[in-house]
Amino acid sequence: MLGGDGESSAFSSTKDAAAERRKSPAADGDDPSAGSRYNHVMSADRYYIPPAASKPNPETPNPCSFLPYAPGGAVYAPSSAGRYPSSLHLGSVLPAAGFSPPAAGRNQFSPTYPLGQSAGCIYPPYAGSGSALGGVALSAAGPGARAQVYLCNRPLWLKFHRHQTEMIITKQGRRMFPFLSFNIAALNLTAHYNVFVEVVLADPNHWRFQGGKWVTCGKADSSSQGNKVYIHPESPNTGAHWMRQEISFSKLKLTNNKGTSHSANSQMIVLQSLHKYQPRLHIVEVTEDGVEDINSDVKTQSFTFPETQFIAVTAYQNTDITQLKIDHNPFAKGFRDNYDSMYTAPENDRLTPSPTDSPRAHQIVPGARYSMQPLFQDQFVNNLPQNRFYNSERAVPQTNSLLSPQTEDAASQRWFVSMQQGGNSTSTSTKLDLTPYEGEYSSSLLPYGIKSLSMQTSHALSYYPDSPFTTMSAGWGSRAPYQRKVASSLPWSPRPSPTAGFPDTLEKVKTQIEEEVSGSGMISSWTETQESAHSLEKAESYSAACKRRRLSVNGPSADDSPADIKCEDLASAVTNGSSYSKDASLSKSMAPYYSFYTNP
DNA sequence: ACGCTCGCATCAGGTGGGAAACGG
DNA sequence: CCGTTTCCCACCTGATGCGAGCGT
Repeated sequence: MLGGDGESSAFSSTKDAAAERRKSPAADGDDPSAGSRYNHVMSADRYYIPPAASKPNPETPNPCSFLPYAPGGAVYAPSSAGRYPSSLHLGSVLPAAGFSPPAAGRNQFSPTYPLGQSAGCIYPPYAGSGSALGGVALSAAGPGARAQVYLCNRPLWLKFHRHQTEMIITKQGRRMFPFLSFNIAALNLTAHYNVFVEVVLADPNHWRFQGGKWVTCGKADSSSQGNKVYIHPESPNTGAHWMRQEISFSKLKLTNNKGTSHSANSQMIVLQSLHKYQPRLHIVEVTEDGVEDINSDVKTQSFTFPETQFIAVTAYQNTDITQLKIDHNPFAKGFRDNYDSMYTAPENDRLTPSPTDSPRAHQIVPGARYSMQPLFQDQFVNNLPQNRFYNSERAVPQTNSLLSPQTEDAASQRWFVSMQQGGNSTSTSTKLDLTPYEGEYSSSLLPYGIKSLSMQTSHALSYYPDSPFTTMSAGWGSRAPYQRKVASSLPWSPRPSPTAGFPDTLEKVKTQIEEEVSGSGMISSWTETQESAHSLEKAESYSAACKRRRLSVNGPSADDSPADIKCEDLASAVTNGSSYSKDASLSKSMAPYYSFYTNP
C-alpha cells in the first residue's frame, strides 16, 4: 500500500464518507495525473519570509499573545501572495490578494525577494514559536472565508524546531517526520475544498551545518524546479469532511530527484538539500467536481506554521535532530539504543508519569482496549523517559511541563485552561459557554470518547497517526474488517463540524489570554482536573496492554502532557453524541494541544 | 453453521547508520 | 581533500491473510 491510496481506500471503506467524497484526479495519490493541476513547477525564489523574531511586536508583551509571529521587523512578503494569500501572521502587512483563476495562477509567482534578510535574523527565525498561541492560524483570505487551521502535532514540531528541524530527502522520497497534521474549522459545511500543502523556500540562503549549528552559506539556488505541492488525497471534499477529522499529510514525501517533478509521483515534493523550507497549507474552495471557481478570487486560504520550517538534508547534520527522530519515529525504533530496557524499566525509575496520570489517559485511554499504539504516541507524545536525552548535558530546554510549567507546551496548557474558564466573547456566532461543564469535564468526556473511538475509522485508516483509530483498534485486537464493520454499523451522518465552536471559543480565548498575559501566573488546573478522573482499573488495563504491545507503560511523557490530546481524539470525542458537553469536551481538549494566534 | 476474536506468519515499506561514491 | 550524496543493511511497524478457538 502506498501513499494516498491507503488513505483514500480506507476512507472509502466507510459508506457514507465514501458517498460524500467527490472523486477527482487530484484525489488519487496513485494517479499519475493526480494533482497535476497543482503539480506545477514553482519558482524557487518564492520565499516564505518569516517575521523577524528579533523585533517583537510592541503590542505583544510576551510570546503568549495572539500575534506571536506578528511582523515586528523586516519580513519577506511571500512572493506567491498573488496566488496564495499570505499566511495569517503576515496578513497584516502583506496584502492578502486574492488568487488568480486556476490554471493560470499557481505557477506564476513573483520571482522577487521582497525584502532582504540578514542571516542573523533567520536562525532561529521563530523564537516566538514557543508561544502557546502559535498553533492556530486564521486565514488571511478574503471576507467570508475565514477558516481556522490548527497544527495538531505542534508540541512535537516545537521539539524539533528548537534544534532547527531537518528533513531527509532521498531520490525515492522520504516521508516527513514530524508530518503535517491539521485540524480545520470554520469551513462551509457543504462547500467543496481542495486541501494541499505547498513547500516554499523559507529564505534566500544556502545553509551549512558548521560548528554544531546551522549557518548560512551563500545564496540559495533559486533555479530549483519540481513539484512543490502535495494535494491531500481526499481532495476535493466538503468542508464538513475536512472539519470532521484531522487532516494528515503523513504520506507526503520529500525528494531531491527533480525527475519526479512531472512524473507520476505526485506524492513527492522536490526540494534542494541544505535549503530551508516552509510548508504552507492551502485550502481552495472548488466546485463539486474539484474545479476552482474562476469567478472567485477570495477562495484560497493559506496558512503557515513557522514551527514546521525545516532544512532539507540528505543526511542528518544535527545529532539532536537525529535523536529526536529516533525517539519519536516508530520506524526508527530499531535505532533506540536501550530499546528493551526503556520499555521494561520499573515504574519507579521513570520521571514521567504513568499514562493514567496524563490527561489523555483519562480521555482517550479509558482502558486497555484504548491503549495507545506507538504511532499514536510517537507522533504526538514522547513516550520515552525524558531523562534519556534531555538531561543537563544538553543545552536543550527541559520541556516537561509537569516539572517546568514555564514552557511553551505548558503555555498551551494555560490556553486550555483559558478555554475552560471561558471569557467574554466578542463573537456573534453561536456561543459556546464552557463554564457550566467545567466540573463535569473529565467525567462527561469519556463516554463520548469511547464511543467515537471505535467509530471514527472512516478517514484515519492510513498509516501514521492520521489513523489513530486504526492503531488504537489494533491495540485491542480487532481486525480491519471488524473496524470497518464497526464503523459502518454506527450512525454516520453529516453533522456540524466538531470544530464549529472554534471561532467563538477563539474569541473567548483571545480575551482570556489577553487577560492572562496582562496578569501573571500559570494555571495548572489542567492536569489536576484530569487526574481527578484517575482510575486504577484503567491504569492496570492500560499497563497490560502496553506490555502486550511492548509499549512503555510510561506512555505519554510529561513533556507533552498538556498537549497530548490528539486531533483525532478530539474530533472523535465529539463524533458521537450530541449533547452540549461534547463540544465543550472538544474545545477543552483542543486547547492544550493547539495553541493559537489570530489575525489582527 | 455462522460470526467473531485471537494468534501467528508473511509481506511491503519506513527508518537511520555507515561505507562507498561522487563532485567541486 | 572535503563536503555531499547514494546505496545497502538490519531493524522495525503496520497491513493482511490464514486458521484455530469460542460463543450464539
